[in-house]
Amino acid sequence: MTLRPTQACQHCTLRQLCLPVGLPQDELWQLDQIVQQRRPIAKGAALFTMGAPFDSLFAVRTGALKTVLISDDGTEQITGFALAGDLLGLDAIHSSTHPVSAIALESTSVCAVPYSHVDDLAGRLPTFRQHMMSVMSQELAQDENLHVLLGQRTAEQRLATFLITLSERHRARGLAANRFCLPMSRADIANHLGLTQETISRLFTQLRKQGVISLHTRDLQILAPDQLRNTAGVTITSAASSA
Amino acid sequence: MTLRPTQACQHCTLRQLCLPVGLPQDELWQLDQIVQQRRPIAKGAALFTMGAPFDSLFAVRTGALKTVLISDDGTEQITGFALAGDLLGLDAIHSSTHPVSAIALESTSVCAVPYSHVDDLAGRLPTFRQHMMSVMSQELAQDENLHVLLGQRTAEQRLATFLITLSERHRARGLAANRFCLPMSRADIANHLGLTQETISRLFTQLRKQGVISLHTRDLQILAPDQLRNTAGVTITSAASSA
DNA sequence: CGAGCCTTTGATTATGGTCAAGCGCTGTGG
DNA sequence: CCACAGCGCTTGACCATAATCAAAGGCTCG
Repeated sequence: MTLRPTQACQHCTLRQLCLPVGLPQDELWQLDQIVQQRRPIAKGAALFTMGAPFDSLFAVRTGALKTVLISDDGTEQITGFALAGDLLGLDAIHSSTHPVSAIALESTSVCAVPYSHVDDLAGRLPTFRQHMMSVMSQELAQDENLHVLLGQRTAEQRLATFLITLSERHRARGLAANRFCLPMSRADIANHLGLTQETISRLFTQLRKQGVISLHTRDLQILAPDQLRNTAGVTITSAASSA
Repeated sequence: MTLRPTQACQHCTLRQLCLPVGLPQDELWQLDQIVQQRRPIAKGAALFTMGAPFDSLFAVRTGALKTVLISDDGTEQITGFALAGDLLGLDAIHSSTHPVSAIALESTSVCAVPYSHVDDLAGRLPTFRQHMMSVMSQELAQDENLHVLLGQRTAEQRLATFLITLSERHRARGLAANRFCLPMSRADIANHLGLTQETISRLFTQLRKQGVISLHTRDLQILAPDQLRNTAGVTITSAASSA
């Protein structure tokens, strides 16, 4: 729990994406007061573990994580991938305990925001309160889209949709939408989409052969975005899902 | 949008389950001020429709609804079933538009809670604000469990888990946990679980033959709860999921 | 440079989907 | 009150998608 000197949200490149969204200047500094930066998490290490007591929300500053739910029969489910600007821990408020583990996919740094302070701010700053409600609401709507993906779509459609979603999330961060690095393994993608590693590998090969993507190890290029959208089958309503 | 005389949350049999949970007496009457009761929704009719503007949350008073997301290729996904005491509309806060339709499965009555008032109360009453955050957080955690169900479990496990979840929700309402009526069709169950009507029908037959349940039309009895839990494979962490 | 993990590819299988037909409630109108 | 229409449910036969099992190639990192 080593703390580093707090770095101002005001100067953060993620302020258009992260908690500060829409906050007026005079409220922003109040957020700055409560945000703590932590030392980086190594690849494979946990930011928090399933079952651990909840006391802070986390905002990803750099890097990427997966959130994993392990059932008592040992099966794992990756419930999502968090990229820079994403918020982690909202699912833990209810039970005061993290229902998932958050594992770094690469060296990752986060800001910690003690939840008691979040609640306090939510009471005092209407804009901030509304933003928190909005963020949680958005996640609920995204989960509904994920439900559609797992319930109604073929393996091919799931993977294509996943890639488009990732692409949109990069776009929302001002990064290249058609060329980026996959921070997660094929097995991780498979698990998240309710498929197997082998199926994902075969589908990648297929998309490569069709000239839709180029993929070397984890360096992805979307060569034919329209065709990818086409194989996804149906457009996703909200652009940048945290799936 | 015919309004009826407001009926007090204080005297509602659902106050231990619904929005009033944990509210001190002096805050409860403030909630009463903003809750409106509506005229019943007929079976098959919509409480709200996907794409419609959001302005109120709804609490189910009696009856049951399904929430349905329709993709632009026409495929439908039932994202959940709402029973008495459940809250609807939290997923609409972000976009100010309902991402799903809510369709009554039987004649259903609801309370409407204008969201502007909810936000106002959340600013003034810490207990209420914390409760709202907790409810949304709980739904996020439940969605993660649903993700596991759709991503990792067999058809048999999904149905068994679904029945157990329904049973627990009845128990939480003080109703019989081992005998109740299914308000939804086989096709609805199938759709929600990412399966087909035929598979659900076959599984029900199988469970009947095994003596685990008795099911006549929609009248369900769980004869062997332990065996049902066993076929579900893994215990669900949080008891009463709104799945 | 080598160990181990990640990825790819192939062969085979199984789970659940699709297509099809028939039964049985339920509710309505004669 | 009964007949019938229509929908919901069940069951069967067959099929397809993706899982499983297996093996080999290719990064990455110590």
